[in-house]
Amino acid sequence: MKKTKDDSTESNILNAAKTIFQRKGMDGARMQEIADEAGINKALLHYYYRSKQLLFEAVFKSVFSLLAPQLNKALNNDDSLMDKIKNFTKNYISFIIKHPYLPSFIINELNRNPEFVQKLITEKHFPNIEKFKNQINENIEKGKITSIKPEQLFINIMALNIFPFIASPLLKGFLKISDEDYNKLLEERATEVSNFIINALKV
Amino acid sequence: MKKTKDDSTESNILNAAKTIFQRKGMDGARMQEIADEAGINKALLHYYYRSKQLLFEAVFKSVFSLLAPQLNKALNNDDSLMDKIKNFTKNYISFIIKHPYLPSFIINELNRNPEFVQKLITEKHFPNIEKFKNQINENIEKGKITSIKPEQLFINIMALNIFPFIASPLLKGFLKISDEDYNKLLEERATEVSNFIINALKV
DNA sequence: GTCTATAGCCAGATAGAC
DNA sequence: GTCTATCTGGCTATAGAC
Repeated sequence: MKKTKDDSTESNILNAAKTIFQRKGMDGARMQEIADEAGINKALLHYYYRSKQLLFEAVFKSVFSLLAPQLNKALNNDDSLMDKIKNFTKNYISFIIKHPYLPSFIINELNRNPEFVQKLITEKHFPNIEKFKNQINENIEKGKITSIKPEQLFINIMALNIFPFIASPLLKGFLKISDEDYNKLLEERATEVSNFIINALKV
Repeated sequence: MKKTKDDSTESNILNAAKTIFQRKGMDGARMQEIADEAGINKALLHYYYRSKQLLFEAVFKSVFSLLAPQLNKALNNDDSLMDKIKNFTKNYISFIIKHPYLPSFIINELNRNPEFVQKLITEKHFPNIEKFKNQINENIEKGKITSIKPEQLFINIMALNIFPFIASPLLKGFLKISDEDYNKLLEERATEVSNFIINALKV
C-alpha cells in the first residue's frame, strides 16, 4: 500500500504555508501570499485552518516533526560515538539542502515564543539525547576521548553544523567571498567539522 | 571634555527603537510600541525619522557599528593566536550579556535582506579578518597547529561562541534543562570553548 | 468545497493646533 | 518641537452566492 502523495486542498495549503512561513516567519508572512503559493483563494485558508495563528501552529508542528526523527535517528542508533559524529555532520548537509530555511525558522519562532518548547517536549517523537550522553561518558571513562561535559559536546556539535547555514549572509560578509565560494566551504565542512570535533576530543 | 550621554529626543527615539527592533524584528515591531518605550508620541517618530523603514535602517547601522569594532579589536590586536582565541571567547560572553538580542537580530535581518551586506562591507569599520587569517597560516607553517583553512577555523570560532545564545530555547529543550542550568553551561563555555578549539588545533 | 465581495480592524503616515 | 486627531491602505477574517 503505497502512501500516496496527498494532493488534497488541505495538504496543498499546508505545503504552501510551510514554504511561506519558513521564508518570512509568522510576522512577515501574508495570508494572500500563502493563497497565491497554493494557487487557491484566501478564503479557503480560513475554511481549513480558521486563522493565521492556527495555520502557523500546524506548520510549525509539521516542520518540527520533520526535524525530530532525523535527530533521533542520528543520536539513538548503534554506531560508535565517532561514527555518530561523522555521520551526523555528513547527513546534516544533505538534510539542509532539502530544507534550507528550516533551522532558522525553528530557532526564530522559538525565540519569539520560548514557552512553546514545553509543549514540544511532551510529544512522543521529541529528540532524546540520553543515550548519546551515556555514550560520551562511557568513552571518557574508557579513556578514549578527553573529559568533556556531554551537554557541552552536544552544543558544540549542533553549533558547528547549524550555525554556518543560519548565519550565511553575515559570514559571507566577514569572509568577503562570493556565494559560490561560500557554498564550497560549506561542502568541505561535511568532513571538516567531524575532523575538527574528533581532534578536539583526543586525549 | 566628557562625551555627554545624549538625551535629546532624537537619540531617545533611536534607543527605544533599538530595544524594540532587536526584540521583535522589523516585521514584528510596532511604531506605537517604540513610541511608548521612548515615552513620546507616535507622530514624533515620523518627524525625526520619516518612516519605519528609515528608522529601522538607522537602528540596524547603529547596532552593527556596535558589533564591528568589538570584532576588529579582537582580531587585529597583537596577541598570539592562542590568546586571541581565549580572549575572544571570554570577551564575547560579557558583550552578549549587555546585548542579548544583538546577534540574532543582525543574523535575522541579514537573512531577510541579504543584499544589505554589500552596503555594510564598504563601510570604514567593517571587520577585517586578513590579519587573523595570516596569523593562522603562520602558525600552521611553523607547525604550531594542525592544518586547517583559516576560513573554516573562523567559522568554527564564530559558531561555537554565538550559536548557544541564538538557539537557547531550542537547546534548552533538547537538553531538557532549566534556564538556570542552561545559564551555568553558558558561563562554563567562557573557558570550555577555547579549550575545545585549542585541543582541536593540536598537531 | 470554492469563489467574490466586503466587513472590521489596525498600523503607518500626515495635517494642523499649540 | 510636541501633541491630538485623522486619513489611508493593507491585512485578517467573515458573509454569502454558486
